[in-house]
Order: sequence, then C-alpha cells, then structure tokens
Amino acid sequence: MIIPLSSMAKAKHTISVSAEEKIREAARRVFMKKGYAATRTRDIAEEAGLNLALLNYYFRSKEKLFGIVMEERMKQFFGVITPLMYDTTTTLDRKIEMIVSNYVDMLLQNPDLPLFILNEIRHNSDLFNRFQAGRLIHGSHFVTQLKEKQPGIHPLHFVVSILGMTIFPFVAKPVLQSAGGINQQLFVAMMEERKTLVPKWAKAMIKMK
Amino acid sequence: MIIPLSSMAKAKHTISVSAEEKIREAARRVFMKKGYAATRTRDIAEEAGLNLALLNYYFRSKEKLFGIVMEERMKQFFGVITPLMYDTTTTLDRKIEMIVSNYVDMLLQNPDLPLFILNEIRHNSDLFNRFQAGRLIHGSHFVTQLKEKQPGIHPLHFVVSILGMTIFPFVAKPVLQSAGGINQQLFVAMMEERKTLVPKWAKAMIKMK
DNA sequence: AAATATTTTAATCATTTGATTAAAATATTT
DNA sequence: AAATATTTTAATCAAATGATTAAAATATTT
Repeated sequence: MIIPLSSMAKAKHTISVSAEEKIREAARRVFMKKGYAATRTRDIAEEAGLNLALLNYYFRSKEKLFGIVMEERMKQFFGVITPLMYDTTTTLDRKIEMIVSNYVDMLLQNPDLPLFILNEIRHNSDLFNRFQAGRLIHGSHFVTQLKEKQPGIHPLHFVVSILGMTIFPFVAKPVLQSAGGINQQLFVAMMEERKTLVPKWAKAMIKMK
Repeated sequence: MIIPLSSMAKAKHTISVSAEEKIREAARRVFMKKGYAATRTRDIAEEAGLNLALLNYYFRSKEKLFGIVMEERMKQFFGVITPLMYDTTTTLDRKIEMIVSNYVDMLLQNPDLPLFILNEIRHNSDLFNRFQAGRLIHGSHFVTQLKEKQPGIHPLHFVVSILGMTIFPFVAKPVLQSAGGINQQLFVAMMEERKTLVPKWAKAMIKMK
C-alpha cells in the first residue's frame, strides 16, 4: 500500500478535481470557519463529499492537513505585504497606498483570514516560526524609508498603525455589525472608503512634528 | 441533592477561596489561553486542583461555565470604552486620550483578551448579542462629537481607526515578536509610547481637511 | 452528640473523535 | 484479457471527553 501524502504524480486525466484536492479545499473552508480545535475530521470529509478514511489516506493526519492549509493561508496573508516591504523602487507614499488597497481587496474576499491566522499562531507560535517570514519587517526597505522621515519614532509604530487601521475592522467585524449597526453593504462601502482614508491619515502621521 | 449553579448563599466562613470560585478562576485562565473548543473540562479541574465532578456540580456544564467566564471578560473588554462613549462632560480630545490610555493599561495586564473575545464572538455571535451592548457605538455622545468635527466622514471610521491602532498591536503580538524582532520589554515600552502617539495622530486625523 | 444537609471524590457511562484495516471498486500496465 | 496497482469504502478501534452516580467526607443544624 502506497501512501501518497499529497506528493504522488497524478496520472489522472479527469476533468473534475481530484479527491485529494477536494479534501484540501474542504479543509480550508472548515478550518477557516471553525478553527483547528473545533474542526472534526468528519466535518471536512462531509464538506468534501468523500469518505473520512481518504483524509488519512492522503494526508496522514488532521494535524498534517492543517499544516498544509495553514501554510497556504499564511502565504496569502503575508504575501500582500512582503513584496512591497522589500521593494526599493517605490516611494513610501505609494507603498502605503498599495499596502492598504491590496489588503482591503484581499480581505473583502477573505474576511475570516486575519482572525484565523492570528488566533492559530497564538495557540501554536511554531506555525509562524516554521514559516519563512522570520525577518519580515525588521531590515526591510519600508522600515528604512520610515526611519528616514521620522528618526525619532520607532518605525514599527507606523507599520502597526497602518496595519491596525486596515486589518482591525475585519477582526472586529462581528462586533461592528452588532454594536455599530453596520450591515454587510455598508461595511463593504466603508472598507472601500478606507482605501483612500487610511493612506491619507498615515501620510499625515508620518509627516507630523 | 441541591444543585447550586453558582447562586447558593454561602454560609462559609473560610478564609480561603471557595471551590466554586477556584473553578471559575481556573476556567478563566484556561479558556482565555486555549479558547473554548480546545479547552477540556479536565484541564480546568486540574488547574483548579479539584475534582472534575465539582465543575458539573457547581456549573452544570462546560458551556454554562464558559458563558459565565465570557460575560465577565466582555464586561472587562467593553467596560473600558462604554462609559467614555456616553460621557457628555468630557471633550472629544480628552476622551480619545482616556480611551487609548485605559485600553493600553488594561491590555498590558490582559494581552490575550482581545483575541479571545473577538475569536469567540466570531464562532458564536450570540455570545455578543446576548450581551447588553446592542447599541454600544451607534447613538453615543462620542459619535455625536465626531460627527460635529467631520460631518463628511462616517464617525465609525475614526472609532475603528483609534481602536485599531490601540488594540491591534496586542492581537498581532506573536507576529510582531517573531517578524518584528520585538521582545517583551520593548513591546511594553512601545505600548506606553502609543498612549501619547495614538491620541496625537487621532486628533490630527479628525482635524484634517 | 445525633441527625441532617452540603461538599467532594472515585468510578463509570455514553459519545465523540482521530485513525486504522481489510476488502471492494476502479484504474493502469502487461 | 489478465495481472497489477491505485483509490475508495464500510466497519471498527482505542483514546479522549463531557457528564453522571453513588458513596464518602465534611460541615451545619437540631
């Protein structure tokens, strides 16, 4: 009995998605919605419309499958900011605009992503350490640019503020909708507005005495 | 057999904490650290140094015990901002200073609180709806004050930005420490700095054309 | 002190859950 | 087409988990 563990060469010519892929996609949806601990492997099998044993046949264990999903999602979450952080051909102002705009666009499509990522990392910080992004912020060109404009303030203050203003609304979305009386349509409209508001504010902050 | 469910009158004169209270405190620590789904009732009993059956004797079920802990923690989390939101005797600028300062102080003592609250609410939004804070933001004096200064911008934009800049660093703490090279001591120092930075930035944002 | 009520414990239940197995079904190679 | 390899399934296992029970221990009242 050969165990594929998601790496066997597929000689399949089927048009439809492979069972392995169906499981990975189902796992992504269920893990993202419920988190690792609250997810049952049976939930994933059911979501994929396949037998439970296939999950272990292709991925060995719940934990290994989760690791694969988690790595994909971390790439998506940090992929928005990483290339821009190290870009040396773009002005600081333009970078800020792009970071905010790219994040809002991506998060409108994946509103559960930040809370999922940040919560799972908190419960297992190895997940993040195993990820490449060891020196994501520290030593980036973005940080250098910030330090030039405001040598007196730690550049991370600005990074945290920009990301906070951009990402936090999605983290707090359920509360905003209940306590703030914001429906889905208004939420989307406000996030679109923030694409121009947040960069404007951020630039002003960086120029401040 | 009488079932107390945390409401029996205590005729006890013992100096030490009651078993019921020990369990509630242990539950708070374990639930906050691991979240509802990952918490085993046995973890709580062990943390409290008491027999597992006592948990069900005093609180009927894991879910009921969690509900009690959750309500306490939501009061703490939203209690920082609620009174200030409705205060009509304080200037907008002063309110902003106090919101940020009070939150930073509280979160330095309870760094896991935001992620715990926001994540559990996401997985069971009834938890928040059952909570009183139905109209926490909408209709508050704080919102009125914001609307006066900037009629063109939805006041929630400012609320979200101020809370984002204040709370987000705690939500992203594990990532900041790994990717930003921030140790605990520097983190605390930076949060202290933000007590003056964030209000200064927020005021500038609100005054902007 | 005896009787009664309350608190705590050890043992046990019934389900749930991640994982395995052996066989059946399907595809691929010879 | 036969032989072989791969994929899928139903049945099952062992461990974990929330909860209960009956009895023991302790406190309170009479």
